[in-house]
Formats: sequence, structure tokens, C-alpha cells
Amino acid sequence: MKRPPKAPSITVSDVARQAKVSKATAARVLGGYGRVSKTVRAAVLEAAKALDYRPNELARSMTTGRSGSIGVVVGDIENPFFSLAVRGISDAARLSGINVILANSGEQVEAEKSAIRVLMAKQVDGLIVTPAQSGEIAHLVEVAQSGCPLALLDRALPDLDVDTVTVDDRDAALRATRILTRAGHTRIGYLTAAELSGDFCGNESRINTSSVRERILGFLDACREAGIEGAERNIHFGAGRSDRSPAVTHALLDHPERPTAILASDSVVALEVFKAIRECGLRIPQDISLITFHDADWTSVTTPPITVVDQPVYALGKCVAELLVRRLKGDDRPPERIVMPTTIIERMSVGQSPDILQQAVP
Amino acid sequence: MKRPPKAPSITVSDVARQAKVSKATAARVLGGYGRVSKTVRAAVLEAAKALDYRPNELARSMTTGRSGSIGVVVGDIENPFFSLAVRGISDAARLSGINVILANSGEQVEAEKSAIRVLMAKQVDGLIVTPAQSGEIAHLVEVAQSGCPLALLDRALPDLDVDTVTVDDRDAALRATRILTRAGHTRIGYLTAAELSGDFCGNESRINTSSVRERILGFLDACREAGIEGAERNIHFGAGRSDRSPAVTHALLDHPERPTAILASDSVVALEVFKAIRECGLRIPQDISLITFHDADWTSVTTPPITVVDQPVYALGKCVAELLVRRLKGDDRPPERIVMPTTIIERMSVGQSPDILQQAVP
DNA sequence: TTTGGTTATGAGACCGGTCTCAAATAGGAT
DNA sequence: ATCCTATTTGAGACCGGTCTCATAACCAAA
Repeated sequence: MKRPPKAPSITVSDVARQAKVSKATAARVLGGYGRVSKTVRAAVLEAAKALDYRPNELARSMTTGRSGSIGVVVGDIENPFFSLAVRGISDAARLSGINVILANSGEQVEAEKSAIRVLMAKQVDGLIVTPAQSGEIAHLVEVAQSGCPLALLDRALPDLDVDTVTVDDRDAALRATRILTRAGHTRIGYLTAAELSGDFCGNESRINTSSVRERILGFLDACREAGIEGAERNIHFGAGRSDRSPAVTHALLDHPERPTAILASDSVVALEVFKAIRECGLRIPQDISLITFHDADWTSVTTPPITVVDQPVYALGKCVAELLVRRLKGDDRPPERIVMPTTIIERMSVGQSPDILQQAVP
Repeated sequence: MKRPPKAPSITVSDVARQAKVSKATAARVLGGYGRVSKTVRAAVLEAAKALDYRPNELARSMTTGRSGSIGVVVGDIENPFFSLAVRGISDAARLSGINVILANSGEQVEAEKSAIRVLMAKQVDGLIVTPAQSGEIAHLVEVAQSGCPLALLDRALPDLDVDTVTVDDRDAALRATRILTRAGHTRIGYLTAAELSGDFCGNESRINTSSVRERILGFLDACREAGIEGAERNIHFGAGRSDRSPAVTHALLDHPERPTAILASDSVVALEVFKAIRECGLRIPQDISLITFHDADWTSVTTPPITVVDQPVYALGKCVAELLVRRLKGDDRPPERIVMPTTIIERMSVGQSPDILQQAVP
């Protein structure tokens, strides 16, 4: 494989020669460290301009040990939740003169591992990860132990004590579900994109992705509070963008005992559900109510507009990035776990349970 | 600023010492080049495993001159168009073992320039750019001349002869507009997020971002074909996510001579328009028709669902990335300009022009 | 055994920066 | 003029890899 004819780049030595000073001196002015006399500085600068010198960041990182960039591993950039969070991260990073290397895990641990390996090899100064599955966190523990600052976004890991920024998932789910229970719903389905190996069986300790677990806990809290039995059976995993997801959703809706309300864990799932509801000829909110996490742009323009749990997504990203930046500036206070508040934006997708109406009529 | 206590990393020399061979030999097996005897290879590998050796990509890039990553500069990752394209790019890149450093320009040339400077300094092997404004392309020309492979995404630059992947914007706009003219519309507004310094005045040579110009050209073609005069006056720039954009849109809709149909240049603009139409109490498609570029997910769930120009966005990204990868593998055939086909997905947002109906009634 | 042609290994230069250390120069005080 | 300290400069090591080149070891043919 031939090297394409790349223009040989100008180095410090070239500039030094041109300015008739030593390499060390030229490096001092170009690198902005040490002390140099005014006259020499001017000469070097002029030579650099004349030669159109551009520093080679790689070489610089090589010696300093810091690369000036952080790695970000998210589940899926296509998900507006992540693209907004990434926006927050890169805005915050840019403010500190740090840039972002992005990697997609596609929510798969293997891809996540590989991405992290690559990023570490590239000597990123820090890492922001949205852990795909929290059963396997050895690779993350390793990162943390290696001394590379690591921060977690949206999903906390109980066993990994690093800077973490999440939202008050449990409380949010609780409040969202309450809206449904107060409207008389007793058959409420909870749909999440998260995958669970094996069966849930109401054993929440099996879910170790915090956001997923917390939400389910909040959901169950509200159900219990409303005296709803066996709510665990209405929790459905793997409702993401996967191939079989539409089928699953349809099956759920076609069931005679179908839920009268659905809580969706993210806007992608919700969109899927929304479409499925339409295709089944059901009406929102008369036949079925819908609430989703994430105030995605489309949720306000549907008919009816959807009630959502509004997470401060951009702030979430901005916040982790700031935490991480602080960390790699040398801050070494104990890891922080920041939980951001959510609000519920009530729109028109929640109605009285048809069960209640039915009972009232006869 | 202290260096955080980073674990000193294992180097080739360490492994060599452990395996009792020379640094050169260890490097050969670890780097996978040159010839090494089986026994020695095994010994080195074992030592590497024992020491948990991880190569330092930076150092490797330093000597090889290639960093194994490409830079991508897009206008705004939040825009689903770009996040999908980026997905295509990173999927294609990953297939070639190349990773992606992402930068947001926010559609601003200065940010774009700075991002490119940083990426070049980081020695990216190639660059994919969605040029924010094509008036200023000096920095891009410079990149191309420096021998760094450059590819353009979605927006061609007439004066920059590099690999470019776009869609058949002119034709797409022509066909979309035709749908409107055939429905009897004569006052058709075209809204684009692109900014234009100064007035348009029907002088399309002033627009040098190809996608914007081509679409406008297609729009005007269709208008001319339908015998519509002064269509130029209905082209509105700067309808993006800017602060004043809602105001602009409302002003447009409140005007007595308001358009009876609107063609939006991207889904973000379209969403803005959709909301504004609602807020003005107008109905789609009875009062006003709407077509937009990009089949964003929400366009199919609104009431009514929106007719869209479906661009192969993912493929677009995949394609540029492949082109670029080919280039940095040494391919040096002349730059290619690929134009991908679009299709129009007709949904329910286009109706007969109310003007026609009005004429018919009395 | 000698010769010749691989094949395996080691020594060390190199990439383009940073940074230590010592020498050189400058300026001020005596 | 002399001595002392402070500043400016240069020489060269170093980071962690790659890669050239020379030497060493090997095996087979003569």
C-alpha cells in the first residue's frame, strides 16, 4: 500500500533553521512554554509564518501523554436522545479546547469493549460511556483502574464508583405511572428497549442497568400504590429498534387483555408503539393512553400530542463532560453521582381508562 | 497542572526485556511486520499477555504518519439528517478499521475552519465535510492541496474538485414542486435553513452551496413550467433553528397573500413550519399543503402524515466514507461526484389549492 | 568442509514534538 | 573592573513505536 503523495510537513527544526536558532528555542516559542527573548520570539514567529508551520498534535501528545481529546461511547447516535446528549458533550468539550472522538456501540457489549479498546489505544484523556449492558463491566472497571478518567452518562453502575450523571428515573417513572393510575388504568404496559437475558420474573436485581431498573422500580411503586397486582408481567424488554420489535408490539396490542395504557422508555420505542397503535386501529387516548420518556420533537406534533417525561438531555451531556473535564484537569475529589430532575409535560395522550367507562355505562 | 496518577504503560521494550529478546524483535511480532521464528513469536506473545501490553496508537501513528482515523465535520448532529449520515459514515469506517472524530460546525464557517485545523493537526488520514458556506472555501482548498484526502457530503462545491456525494437535489425539488403545481398551487413558499448574505433577487449564482442552489433551481423550474411568475420572491432563507425563525414563519403565514403550499428544505425547518401552521389555526392540507425534504421519523405520524422527499441519507454517509477509505488506501483515480436518487413518498399533506376551490364555488 | 543463499535477530536511527540541564550572555551591585 | 545572580540559549535525551541495515545463525548444495 503506497503512501499517497502527502506534502512533507514543516517541523520545529525547519522553523528553527529558518530563524537561525536552536530547535529547543524554536520549540519554546512555538509550544508556548519556557522563556524566550522578544527579538528571538519575533524571528521564530516570522519564520513559522513564512514556512506555514503547523504543529503535529500527535507528536505533542506523544511526549506530553495527553491527547487533548476524550472518547464518547453511546448506544446509538441515531437516537435523538443520544444525539442531543452528544451535542451537550461536544459543546462543553469545545469550551475547554478538547475534542470528541465518537463511537457507536449499537448497544452491544462487544462493540462497546472494542470501541473502548481503540479509544484507550488512541490515548484519549478521558472516556464518557453509556454502558450497554451492566452485567459485563469488567472492561469499564479496568479503564477506571488504569487511571483514565471515566464518566457514565444516563446509566449508573452500582458497582462502579465513578462520576455519573443520570436523571431521577425512579421518581420520573413513578410520577408518569401515577398519571396513568389516577386515570383509572390498571393494565399498564411498560416497554423498554433494554434487553434482558432470560426472564424477568419480577426480580429487579437481575437488571443492573440503573436507568432501566430505576424506571421499572418507579413503575412498580406506582402500581403497588394503586393496588395493581402482578404489574411485573406487563413489563416488556427488547422493544427497541430491533427487527422483531414491531411484531412484539402488535402482539401486545392484539391481545384481548391488552393494556389500556403504555409507558415507553424512550422516544424510539414510543414512535414504534404509536405507529402500531394506529395500525391496530386504536385511538389515543380513548382506547389506549401513552406516555413516553424523552420529549422528542415529534411528540408535540402528533394527534394527539404525547405526554412525556422531559429529561434535560442536553444538560445531561454538558454536565458529564464538565465533570470529566474537571477530572482531567487534576481534580480528585471522590466521584460524584449527579441526578438531574425531570418534569412531566402533560399533553393529550392520556385519557380515562376504557375499563372504568365500560363499568360506568351498564 | 499535575498529571493524574496514570499507570505507566507497558511498552515494547518492557515486553522485549521480559521475553529476553531485542526491542526490534518484540516490535516485529507485536506490530505484525517482518519475519520472526515461531518460538520467539510465542515467547513474545506470552510476555505481552503476562504484562498486559497494549500498543500506543499515538506512537504508532507518529512514525507511520497515518492515524487510522478520519475527521467528520457536519453542520449539526442534532439534525436527524446528519446523525443518520454520520451513522452511515461510522459504520462504513468501522468496517475498514478506521474510526471517526466528529466535529460540529453549527453551520458556521469559523467553527468549521477551526474544527478542520484541529483535525488536521491530529493527523486525521482524511476528512469528510459538509461545507457550511461555500463562499469561503479557501480552507478546504488548502486541505485538498495539502494532499489530505477530502470528501464532500450532501453539498458539492463547484470550484472544489474532490470526491463528492450528493442527491439529485434539483430533480427532487422539481418533482416535489410539480406535485404542488399540479394540485393547482401558484403561491408556493420555499423555506431553507441556509443563510444568504444580502438579498437573493432571483440571482441563483449568489448561492454557491450546491444543494441549496440546485433545489431552488428545481423549484423555479417547476414554477416556470407551471407558468408561475415571480416565484423567486417566495424563497425564504434562514428558516433554520435560529431564534428568529419562528417569527419569520409566522409572518409568512399571517400574510394575506400567504402561500397555499410550502416546500421545506429539511425536516427541522418542516417541523417548525408544521407547528407554526397549527398555531395559526390553519389546516393541512385544506388550507395549506406541505412537502419537506428528508423522511424524518415524525413525518409519518402527524395528522396528516407529511409528503416527503426521501433521501438515502444512510447510504449517502456510507458512500462518502467508502469513497474516502478507498482514497486513503491509495486509489488515485480522478475525483468522483456521485449523485444519489431520491424518491418522493406521497402521504396526505398535499391538497388542492384553496384558490382553485374558491374560484370554483362562486 | 567450504560456499552460498536464505532466514532470524539485534543495534540504532528516526518520527516531531517536550523538557532537563548546563553553558553563555546580560545586567546590576559593589 | 569584578563578582553575582537572572535570563536566554543550545545540546541532547526522551516518549513508544517503526524500520533499515548489518550481523548471526541456519540449512542445503557442492
